[in-house]
Amino acid sequence: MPEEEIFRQRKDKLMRLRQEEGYDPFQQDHWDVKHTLSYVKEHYAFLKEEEWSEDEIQTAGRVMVLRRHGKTAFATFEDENERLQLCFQFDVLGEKDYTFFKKWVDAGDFLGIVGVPFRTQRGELTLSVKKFCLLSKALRPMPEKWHGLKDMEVRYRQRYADMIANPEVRDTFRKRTKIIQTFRRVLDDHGTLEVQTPILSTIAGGANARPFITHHNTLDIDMYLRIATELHLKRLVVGMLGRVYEIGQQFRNEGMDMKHNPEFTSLEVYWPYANYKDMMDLAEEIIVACADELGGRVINYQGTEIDLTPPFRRATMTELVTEHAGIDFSAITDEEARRQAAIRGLEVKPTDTRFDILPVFFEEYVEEELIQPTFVIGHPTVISPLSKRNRENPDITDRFELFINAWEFANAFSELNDPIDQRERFMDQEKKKNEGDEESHPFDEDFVNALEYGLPPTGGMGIGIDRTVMLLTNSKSIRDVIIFPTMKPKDL
RNA sequence: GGAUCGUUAGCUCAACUGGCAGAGCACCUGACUCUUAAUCAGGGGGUUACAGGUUCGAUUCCUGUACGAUCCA
Repeated sequence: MPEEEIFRQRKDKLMRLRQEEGYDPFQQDHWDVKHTLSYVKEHYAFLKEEEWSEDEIQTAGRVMVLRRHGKTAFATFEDENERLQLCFQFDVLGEKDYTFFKKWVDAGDFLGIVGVPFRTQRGELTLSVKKFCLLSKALRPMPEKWHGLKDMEVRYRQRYADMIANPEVRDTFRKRTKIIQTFRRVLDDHGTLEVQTPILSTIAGGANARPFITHHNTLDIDMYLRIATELHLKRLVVGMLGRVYEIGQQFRNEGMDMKHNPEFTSLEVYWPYANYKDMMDLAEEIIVACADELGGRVINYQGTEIDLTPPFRRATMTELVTEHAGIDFSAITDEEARRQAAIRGLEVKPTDTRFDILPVFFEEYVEEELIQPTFVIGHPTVISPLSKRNRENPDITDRFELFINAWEFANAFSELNDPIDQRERFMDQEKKKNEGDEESHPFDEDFVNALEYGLPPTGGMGIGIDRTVMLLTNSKSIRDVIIFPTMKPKDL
């Protein structure tokens, strides 16, 4: 049947319901839900076959499946958390109500229910319906009851249908919220203030990425959606707000795949008087808290066992490249580094130093090996424009990236607070921009100005929330943990 | 951006080598007072993603487009 026809049939039925019964399901506006279905499942589990309770339960939910047998009918009934069977009987409801039910209630409809718990001959806990109220009608058919909704495109585009058909999807998003709540709890316990900085701004800084551009009509200027919260949050530390964090969406105008959505969610946190090592402890604390919340530190992600028990391994980028690529960058000249890269077919410019090439080797040979949690430290200064230099070796920075399952989970450093150095690094980035690097960091004069007022020594960190949720909910694609993922419009 | 695969009824899927486009669920009508993928009887439902091409004939073969999935950059 073409969808339009089935839809028209349901609309006709609605009209007849209004005319013949004088009842409009869309005018119902309140129902006292005194008990959830979970409550009933929990409190009446003791009932034996054919045993009846005397209690009256008042609840509400959606009819998922109807099984009618003349003067008795069973419904699979579902609320947000649980499924329970309903039993409608002629003898219990009386002729008028039973006929109304039989004639007008369809799968997909919302019902308010007053009923008595009992267990059927076949052993299923059931509510015998004494009264019901048709609270709302479904005009479109429910997705197939047995196979459900599998088409990924429909599931992402019409998440509501996905959630009706696949209740476990609701679990994933509840876990997502639980993870974010856990992030907040740990940060709040450490006296960190949650703040909101602009999503819309005139400079998109704090990371190396292409921004989305939009336009402000009144001011007649182009504006950008933020790619990070870093520079705003550090301004707040200059302003002596103390420990601050922000959890929110970032926007990067880049490719989309299993791990990247143009809009994603991250945490950024900044602590004055702290360094990147303090951020390591915090990262471990947050991740372990989330794992504990969701049921354990040893997890299985798509068949790979990952142990999130701290402390996580700590290793320098140089060590890891030696380990996995067999080349020791601590004892190598720029020329030799370029030669080694060329041998392996890695793309390098003649001006690249060993510090430019080390991260290329890291990406090529090491990243994919970092399955168990690993803090990578010792990033070259040239790829860390906002990070403080290491005191002993100014060519590297006091920074770490945390890798789990070969994904970059967190990025943190002792923040660069030397305004003179910061200005020079921005100028370096400008130079890269002029050489055609579209992801180079824009020069943010006001940020340098803020640093000139004095930023205390500060530890800062960003953690990818979507990836954390993917890992802890065993989700294969970022689209499974973003409730309405970005989709290309389908021209109709 | 490249490669591969996919798109058939509302949903899940068939249709051999190019020969009348099918099933289950859902929907409509009827029967049925303990079913649970209820059952039984009957009925309606299709521009085979879109646009071209080859052919007597295209869901099937070819080209392009759109959207998606997977892998790679």
